[in-house]
Amino acid sequence: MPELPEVETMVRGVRPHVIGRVISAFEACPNHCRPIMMQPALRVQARTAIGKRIVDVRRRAKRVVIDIEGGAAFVIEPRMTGLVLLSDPPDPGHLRVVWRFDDGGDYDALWFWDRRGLGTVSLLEGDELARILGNEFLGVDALDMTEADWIALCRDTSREIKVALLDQKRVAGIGNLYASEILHKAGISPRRKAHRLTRREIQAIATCSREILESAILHEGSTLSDGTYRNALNKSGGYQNAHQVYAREGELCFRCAAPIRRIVQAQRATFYCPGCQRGRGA
DNA sequence: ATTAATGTTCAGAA
DNA sequence: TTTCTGAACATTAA
Repeated sequence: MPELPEVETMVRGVRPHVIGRVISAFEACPNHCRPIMMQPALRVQARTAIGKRIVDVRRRAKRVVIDIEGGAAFVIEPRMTGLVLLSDPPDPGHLRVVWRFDDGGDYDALWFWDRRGLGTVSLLEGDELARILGNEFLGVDALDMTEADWIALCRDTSREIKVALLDQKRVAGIGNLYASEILHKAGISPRRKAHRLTRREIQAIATCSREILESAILHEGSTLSDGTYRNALNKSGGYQNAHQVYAREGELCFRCAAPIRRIVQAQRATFYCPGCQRGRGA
């Protein structure tokens, strides 16, 4: 599930408790769950991290990056159902990876939990680390986008704006849920072609993107009805209560009272209000 | 039994 | 070259 606000919440929850800690052990599949998708060499490579100190925990797009002494870093991609936890997993059967700490801090381990098992963990360094986190695969972070970046994004593609917002090379961090919410707040139909948007409409997307994502971070992300997403201490987020369109098909728009519609774009559900989101498909 | 799910990536076709 | 479609990864809940 995690998109930018959920991953940012994971990082903020974990950061103060693991920075400075020494990794005393690293185990993949500690509960004999199905193997996590990871580089085959990770188990071996991870031995090089034992005894090293964690120097930073940060977010790059929808990934959690754990920097360790010497320049290497664990890169965690939660994908659909991955969680980064300090304690209290939703269940013990889906714990995939554990970093143990033996230095007497407030938590004695960091866990990667993943119900569906689509998430990945890798240990990278040097050019490879820079490449995976660099602009070859990931564009400018959604919270760092300038107006010029947004204009370039829209000008350079004929795709529908909702689909363009999901292209991590064009803007990094926005996922399926927040794309729908951003376009609703901006009052723009998800079916509009990106390169046909006016300057004013692009400015609206820029402003609303920042407002939605920052508000979602303040509410510690969205926990949908399946309850999967939790913060580092297994607590639900709160932003789902602020959703205007996502998963509200048939319910009435809070802004104009028209019924919310669900369509499919690029094989993914899009929710929007035909009453107050202007353009093709409205 | 069928469908859909917050993500990513690849192959192949248009 | 860009865009689109379908499938794949693996699991669960409605």
